[in-house]
Amino acid sequence: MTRAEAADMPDDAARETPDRLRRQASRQLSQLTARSDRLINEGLARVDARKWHYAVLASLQDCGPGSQATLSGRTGIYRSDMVGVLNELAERELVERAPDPDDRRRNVITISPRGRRHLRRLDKVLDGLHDELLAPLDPAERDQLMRLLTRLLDHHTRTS
Amino acid sequence: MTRAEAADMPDDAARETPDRLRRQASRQLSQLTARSDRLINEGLARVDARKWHYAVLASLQDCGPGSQATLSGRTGIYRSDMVGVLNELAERELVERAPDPDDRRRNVITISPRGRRHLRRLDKVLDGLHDELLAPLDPAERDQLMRLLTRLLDHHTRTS
DNA sequence: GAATCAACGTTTGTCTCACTAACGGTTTCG
DNA sequence: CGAAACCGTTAGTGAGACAAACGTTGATTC
Repeated sequence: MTRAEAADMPDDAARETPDRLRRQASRQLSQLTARSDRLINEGLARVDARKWHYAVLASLQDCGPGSQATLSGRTGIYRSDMVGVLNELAERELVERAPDPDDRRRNVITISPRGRRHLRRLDKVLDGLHDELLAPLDPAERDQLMRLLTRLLDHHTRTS
Repeated sequence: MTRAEAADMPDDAARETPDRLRRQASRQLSQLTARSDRLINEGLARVDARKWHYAVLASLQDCGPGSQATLSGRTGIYRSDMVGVLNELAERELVERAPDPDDRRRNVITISPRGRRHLRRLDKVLDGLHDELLAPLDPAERDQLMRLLTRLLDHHTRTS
């Protein structure tokens, strides 16, 4: 499109995001995830937490104690980054990090009673935040969305 | 869950991502977007491009030339980051950046013939990549997904 | 039983993305 | 004319995803 052709375009068309971009699945995903991440991060920050905290605590509660490598596998956090997350959780006394007597390479991470209380709180906070995130969708649609996302994610983790 | 309770858990349960995490919409979104971004970035890198290049070129092609601020609005790229993107595009001679005679604060960005050719190529590449991204879904499901994502995104951009 | 190899936790560093703050130059408005 | 708003640009922040390498420790193999 030349300058001259563009001249008789309505001002709106010149300022809005073109359809070509709005039709890209990858773009919609990125943008929505950016919003979602911000919403979740801000919500969790209000209770002095971050989303990795929740992932680790939930994994400990549901699957029991484990080494840092195990937790890394369960949560998807890289083992390089797990160090910092566990430092934060240990500072707040939500988990305990103790050397494994059976394998001195490992640490055994255990959730503390305080960690369990915190997890219950985070569960409530996250429920509220997800309700905000998915506000425009009714329950059936939320389910549908989760199904589609999960299928895509599973496909790409198997095919990794 | 105490250490003792966890002891009689099957090894699988101790290693897999717990349901509690897999049910989080925000988490599925993040993870899928990470995969998607990597897929797209790698695919575009093979033709010496990045996704912002596509966004800018497509916006120029579909809505005509504009200032950097206009492009920023159309593409969602921050004006701080737009500078670098336009430098890369100008280096490759895909766009032209000229001072606006009517308003000396502005630059007018125009797509070049070469940019138009490049855009056509990127369109094909991106079509292929999206096909890979959405491989497990049939056309109706892809449509359904886009509809849901768009509704959520629209809601959160209006309510911003 | 010594040598090799793998796993673990840790440190360091890279790259991208979204976003803020501040600057000098320019236009617009009161 | 002066203040406010806008433009492009620079610099920097914080998070997320990831790679490389190191010392320690365990398992395997000759």
